[in-house]
Amino acid sequence: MPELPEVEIIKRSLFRMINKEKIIDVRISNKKLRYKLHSSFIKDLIGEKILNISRRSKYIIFYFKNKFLLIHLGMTGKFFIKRIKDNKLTKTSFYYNLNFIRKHNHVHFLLNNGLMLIYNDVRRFGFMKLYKNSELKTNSFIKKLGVEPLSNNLNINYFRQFTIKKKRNIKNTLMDQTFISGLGNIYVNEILFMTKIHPLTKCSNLKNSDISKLIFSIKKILNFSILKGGSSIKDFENISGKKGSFQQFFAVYNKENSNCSRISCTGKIKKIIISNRSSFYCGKCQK
DNA sequence: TTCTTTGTTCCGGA
DNA sequence: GTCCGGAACAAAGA
Repeated sequence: MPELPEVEIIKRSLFRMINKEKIIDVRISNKKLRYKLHSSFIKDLIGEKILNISRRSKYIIFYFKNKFLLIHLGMTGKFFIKRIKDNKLTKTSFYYNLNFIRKHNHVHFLLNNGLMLIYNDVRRFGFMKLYKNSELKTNSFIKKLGVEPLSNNLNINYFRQFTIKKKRNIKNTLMDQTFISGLGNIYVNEILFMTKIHPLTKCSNLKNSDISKLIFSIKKILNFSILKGGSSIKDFENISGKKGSFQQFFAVYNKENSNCSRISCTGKIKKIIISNRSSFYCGKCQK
């Protein structure tokens, strides 16, 4: 499940390997992703040069001269890059190499540096959509996103303002993409453990010191995970097929009945369901 | 067969 | 009207 750190790792690899390359050909094995690929998807991309690649929340954006490609990996979306073995960058060699491809590869991009970018998605909850550049600021997906958690826009004033009158619990609030964009279930569980805040705590009951701790933990945990190459639970791999290692550092996620990892605490990790999502917390030190 | 997973949307209750 | 949480949905594998 790619969350923000995983998407950041993928974006950095893509930038390093294919930024400034031109798309020579596109082949679609299955156009039915979360949204069906537009019938002109191939035609619209052939000949376009990738001018930049960026990340916003859990979206990856490819920029072209007059358009941009918005990508969300959903639950199981991932990218692979394969080097085309022979040096003939013809459509024939492109298709020939497709024979090596594994199940659930849906979209293939042949680039003029001899690399093939492959989008693979088992569950097909991810999507790709092309838009004109004039839509960059008005795009319906981008427009509703809250602040980037690693930016200075996430600060005490913003946090306090958004939560001060909220009766909803802090777990759901942190998962709300219109508040902070890019926090998913795994990281929110870890963030709440680090701050010793119970997931069902009402936002309006948070003290200023709690808010400071939350902001600190959000940045700390995301940055640390990026440093470790993201978390590989289920089947996350970066585009070279390498696994991240942040999952080794999970304190609570999927740790039901484990002892609390705080040396001074004798509590056990509990599991409850909040809004249909598994939540893990220490029954003793998260009040 | 049923359960699990995430992000989003829809709906009903407060 | 607004806020909030629960249910449903997408697809595939265990």
